[in-house]
Amino acid sequence: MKSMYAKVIIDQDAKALDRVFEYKIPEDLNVSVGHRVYVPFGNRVLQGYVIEKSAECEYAADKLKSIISCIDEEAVIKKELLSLMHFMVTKNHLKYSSTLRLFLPSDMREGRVKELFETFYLLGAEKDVAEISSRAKKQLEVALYLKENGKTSSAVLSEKFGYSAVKALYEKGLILKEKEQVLRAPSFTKMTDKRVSLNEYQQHAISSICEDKTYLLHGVTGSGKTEVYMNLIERELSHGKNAIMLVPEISLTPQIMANFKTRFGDLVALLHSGLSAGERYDEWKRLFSGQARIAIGARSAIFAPLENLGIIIIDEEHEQSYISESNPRYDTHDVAEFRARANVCPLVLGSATPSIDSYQKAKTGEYQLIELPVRANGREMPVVETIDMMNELRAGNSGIFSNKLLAELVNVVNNKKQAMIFINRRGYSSFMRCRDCGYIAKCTDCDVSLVYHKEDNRLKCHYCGKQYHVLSRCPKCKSENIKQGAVGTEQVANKLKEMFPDVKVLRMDNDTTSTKNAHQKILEEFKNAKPAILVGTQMIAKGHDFEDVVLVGIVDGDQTLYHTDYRSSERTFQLITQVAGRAGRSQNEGKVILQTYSPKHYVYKFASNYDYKGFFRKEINIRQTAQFPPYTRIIRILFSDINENNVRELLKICYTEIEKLRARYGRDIIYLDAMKSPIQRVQGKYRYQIMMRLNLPTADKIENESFEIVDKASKTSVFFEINPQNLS
DNA sequence: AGCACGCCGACT
DNA sequence: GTCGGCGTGCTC
Repeated sequence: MKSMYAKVIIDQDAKALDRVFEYKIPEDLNVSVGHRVYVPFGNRVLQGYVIEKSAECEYAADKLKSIISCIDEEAVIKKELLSLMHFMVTKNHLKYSSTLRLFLPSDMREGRVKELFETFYLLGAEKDVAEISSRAKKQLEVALYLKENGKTSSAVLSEKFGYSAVKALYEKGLILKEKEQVLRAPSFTKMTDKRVSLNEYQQHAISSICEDKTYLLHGVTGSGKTEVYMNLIERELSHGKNAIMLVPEISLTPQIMANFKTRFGDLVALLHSGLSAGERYDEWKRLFSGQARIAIGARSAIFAPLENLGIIIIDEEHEQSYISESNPRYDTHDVAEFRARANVCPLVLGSATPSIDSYQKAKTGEYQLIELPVRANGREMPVVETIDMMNELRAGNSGIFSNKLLAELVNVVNNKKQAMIFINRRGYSSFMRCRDCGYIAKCTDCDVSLVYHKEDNRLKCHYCGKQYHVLSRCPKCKSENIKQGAVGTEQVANKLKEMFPDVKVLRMDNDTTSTKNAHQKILEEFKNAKPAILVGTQMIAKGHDFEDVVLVGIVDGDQTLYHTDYRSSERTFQLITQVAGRAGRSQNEGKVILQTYSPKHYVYKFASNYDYKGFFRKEINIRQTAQFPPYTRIIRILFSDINENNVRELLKICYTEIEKLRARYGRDIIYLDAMKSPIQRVQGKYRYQIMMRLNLPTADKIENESFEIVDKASKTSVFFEINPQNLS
């Protein structure tokens, strides 16, 4: 018999080991592609994944060792996911091993699988009930209970009747014991499934979404996208297919999960960060075995071990959290696209404020655009009133709140209603603004705001690294009242408590929600207090429906706007639209007060009119003239090492090589430079980077060539980021 | 990652 | 003489 060989990826996180190693397959071992195996490696035994089997081997046959054994009965990585691995590794320049890990729950690695067994009791033959002694009242109760409810876990029985009664029954042989593996599926309170009738737009969306392509579902806030998703999933299930639905972590509220659980019951597996490792493993297993057929979860749920997918849905597709920024860096859109095509099924991207990228693809025909232009409940969007904070300043109000917002707050309090105050305080990088004329310090080359760096008291551009002196005088109006400004949630909440001592003022941000159920508790508390004011960051922007919220205040709308990023306008628009959508959810009229120092900025004009299309047209023009994505591609190559000289050396070598590409590609390389990373040291590692901006037609080629250069030069791993979200 | 091999300094 | 420092290279 001819011997078989296996190509194996070793499960070790080192660049030097991240390649294929070949092994002989022992004749008596039933190994298939996707199996996890133990292999001899050097003088130890390591875990690996079989990614290919063949009759030939490339390495010297006499030097090959044999696979020791399989770790699991079955091949745990299905063929489709293996091809996805290849796709991701080449597209995003990732390591095989870390990519494979995305496909398995962490509990499964290193033999850490701990399955949970529980003891169950069930009734023996019927006649036995009669044999219970008439004195044993408790035992009879147990028997009757079992007759009524069938098999019951030991824990439940003991709780109800006491363990001794149960034990006595068992010892008399009147009931039977059974050990069964239980899956720790997170429990949910069932709700009544209210099926609502669909409007014509929703119906049209459902019937249109049926082909093997990508659909962009653009529906205004409250247009009933979730109902569309549920119907689509239901339809695919009835065709015997499975489904994946992704939602941003932040909107994985118990409500949404309960909604799906209620409609689809145990066919749903939920994957989110709130699960323990054990629960996660169990949900994974239910999907793997086919017990569950719908995977719902945050980003990583896109790797759900489901075959035969009938639909993939990404809700709130514009959310940043779909782009992984650590370890294996990838964009969920790409992964979803790959899986949808591999399964020949539709991919639905849903949003009220689609990313500029996606909408552009819809415009050019790459995606099919489907619109839900009206709210499902027929209500209008709340009115947005823009307040010019410069005017407030001139009128002598230098506080956080405009007079208008204060007046509205008083109104809310008097009427015993609720208000939300939104503050955008992402990151600590702050920009410089003239308090007198509103001037913002920007990079002369890149048209993004400069970031103030305290360490060296300089202003820096995060795109080109250019440095500027800190301004002491506004270049536009010569005022000396120019400083970097940022208001925090804590500050605002304290101010409000001071002003409204009798009103419940709650704060929700990263600091107040660090403990496990804090999030839920704050929302619960808010829900039950009237009047009440909730102050918060992004967290309060989505998903929550509070009937009595009649006022939304956006305290400093500019903070994202000048967030030193070519996408900052886009983000600001998205955020304002979402926050505004929190007001006036029910019978109550809603109102939104938007405070800004730059009221003439186009973002506010379009956002306050809920004019997505107008905003898109303006924004896409700017991207084109300023040569930013989607018209170009930005690549950031990040080098980091404990030893600063090593990184600098490596950076220099790579940079000189990459620079040579200019000779061949000329102006297709719009921008190229090497610099210190804006945040120079993270966890003791020095960070340096190469930034490049490329014209699209040759971007793939240049990217690959750069990757090869870097790969050859470096023995430690280097991160490649495409159109990075944040440049710290 | 881990482990062996190997070529230079100060030590029972 | 030899113990041990960690640079370099290899693992199918």
